[in-house]
Amino acid sequence: MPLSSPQSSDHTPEAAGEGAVRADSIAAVAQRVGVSVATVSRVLNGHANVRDATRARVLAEVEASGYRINELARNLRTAESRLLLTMVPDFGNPFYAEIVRGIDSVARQHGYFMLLCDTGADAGRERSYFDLLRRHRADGAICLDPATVQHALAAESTALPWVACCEYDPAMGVPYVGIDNYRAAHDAVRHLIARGRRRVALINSDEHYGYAQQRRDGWRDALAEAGIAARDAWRVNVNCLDYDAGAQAAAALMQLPATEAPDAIFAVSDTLAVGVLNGLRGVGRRVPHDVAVVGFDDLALAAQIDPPLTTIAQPMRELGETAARLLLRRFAEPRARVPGVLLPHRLVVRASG
Amino acid sequence: MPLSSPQSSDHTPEAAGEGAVRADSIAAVAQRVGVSVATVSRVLNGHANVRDATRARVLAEVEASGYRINELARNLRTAESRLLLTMVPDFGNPFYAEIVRGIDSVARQHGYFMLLCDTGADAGRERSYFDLLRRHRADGAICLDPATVQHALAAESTALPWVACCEYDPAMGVPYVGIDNYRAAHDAVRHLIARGRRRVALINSDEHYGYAQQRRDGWRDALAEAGIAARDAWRVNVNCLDYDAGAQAAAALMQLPATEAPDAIFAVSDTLAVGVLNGLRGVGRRVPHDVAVVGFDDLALAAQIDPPLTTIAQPMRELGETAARLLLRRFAEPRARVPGVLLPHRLVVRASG
DNA sequence: CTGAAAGCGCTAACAC
DNA sequence: GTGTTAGCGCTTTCAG
Repeated sequence: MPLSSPQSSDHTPEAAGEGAVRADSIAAVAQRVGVSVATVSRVLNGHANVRDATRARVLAEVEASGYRINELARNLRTAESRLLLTMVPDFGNPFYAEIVRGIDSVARQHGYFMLLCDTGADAGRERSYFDLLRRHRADGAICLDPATVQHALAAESTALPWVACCEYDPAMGVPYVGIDNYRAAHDAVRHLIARGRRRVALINSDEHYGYAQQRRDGWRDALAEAGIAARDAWRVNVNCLDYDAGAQAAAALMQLPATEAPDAIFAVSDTLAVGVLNGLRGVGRRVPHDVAVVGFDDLALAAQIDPPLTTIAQPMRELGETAARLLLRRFAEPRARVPGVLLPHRLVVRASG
Repeated sequence: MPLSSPQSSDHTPEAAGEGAVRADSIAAVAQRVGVSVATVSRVLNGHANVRDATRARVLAEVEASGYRINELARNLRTAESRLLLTMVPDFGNPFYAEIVRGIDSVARQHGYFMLLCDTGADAGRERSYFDLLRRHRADGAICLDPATVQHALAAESTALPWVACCEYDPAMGVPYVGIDNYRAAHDAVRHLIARGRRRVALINSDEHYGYAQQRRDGWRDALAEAGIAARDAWRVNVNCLDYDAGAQAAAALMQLPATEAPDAIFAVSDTLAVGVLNGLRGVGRRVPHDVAVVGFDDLALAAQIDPPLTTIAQPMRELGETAARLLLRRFAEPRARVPGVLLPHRLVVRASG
């Protein structure tokens, strides 16, 4: 028995020497078929001006040899990488994961792949990722990072092809897609008030995020419209959306004297809200009896926990898809007017509030 | 006022024409500095054999002009894409998300970026993604897909640089990292038995996954060792790890006649287990009083829900990191003996079981 | 319909 | 130390 023959005795070139021999080129294929590289290229790219018989011969050889085009060469030649850069603050968060899926699906539909980069919402890392555009490693970018870090990008390169998703600032002049965060927060708080709650706390994220500012305003105004002054003690900002942050914030809120302690908590993310439920449980408060809880996003998880979470649904998938389409459109018409797109949100009422 | 001057009056070439003018090349930089392209290239790549003064002049010009290397060209020349392909069945699952993070962090540390592809565990999509290696779009791949689909890859290309993560088959001859699923499941079930449970159900995923088979065996043997025959009625396979699947499976299990109905459920994923808790709640069973629940993975979520989930912890981050390192090592020494790495798991006991 | 040839922008011999 | 030059493998005029 020979030294090594892990493969079957199949004798096509593909099976024979994969990985061992130097990858063959379009030139080699052309030579074997007896045509020029131009013809092979035309066949490979589906150009019409090739005689059927010729095309068939080329295709047969490609099939037989298992030849695969070298996209490194194609990319240099065509000056495009066919990669879309997606910058997210934290793709561990299911919210972003779902958006990323939306992006990925339309990207792929259009022949692009996705370069996913987790920036940790850090401006430095964001900058260095963004540089991938200038280095021609990606044809365009979708940024989900905080508005404050987007401003830095906008300042230095409003001309590079990128779009903002979820986080945006219309004044930046960059195409964006998101929701009306002010209204959404307003709806959530008004709902709590309608249910008789008066002392509505807000667990908000870092206000580097534009959405955090908008939701804070929506919360404040909804309270004001009910004749309630939003107290500072009711507002806590966390710098991370994970469960523990929510749990701790809720526990802290419950330290307030009985007359001021919130009878409702609006958390700007379902992950936070899940933590809130846990934190409240920890200090012996019942939900919704003692305090109502409303989250944001409507993650799949929201319906599973006890009690099921009242929340503001965002069309996550569509947000991602729209962002990708916006970017693709920007490729097609670089100087078209850049639209800002706002997608609808929806209050989903469940047992928690 | 001129037609358009969105930028400040800063007059560096960068600010002046970004996106409008043709990107400048190494040749242009060389010409401006008055050296050859080779020298610029050497400086850019940190080669030692350049006089300090020359290096400084080049660097100054690069800085001033905002020149960025064209990696498309570099990649063609060096015949590497510096991209790592990561194929996951579902990155919406927090389990995979965390692993992907591990991969990403070591990849980046080594100058690689990550091409993330969600295969949906579909063999066809997997194949087409895998083809990215042959097209030189990625230098290597990490596969988290089911063992059955990995077999297809292994058959056609054991020589291509890829590694298996979480899912693996030592017989494939492909480097892998994972945990000992048999032991882990065995530990989980033994724990339930030690707590007095006798009728332990298993909610397992699709047995295309090697881990599903291994965990099923661990479950079966642990029961057998306690003198309990694993009944078919106690075992349900789901083809998706989301919450609802767990909820439905649990509800179905509880339809069994009282004498056979499980007094414990071992679910092979925390997401499933969260659903199980919800499903049990739906049919009025209390956890752990009526039925104990053990999950798998130890997602952050496991500690947050009510009751907190007993589960088998996997070192998710390390799994990803190790996979990436394995792949990187394979680049360095293509013909080195390929190790299979098993990382430790751990039973985390909480209130659910 | 097909072929010849000119690069895309970079790296790496190889000279000097 | 530095420059010259030959490609990497492909797409795309431009001829015919």
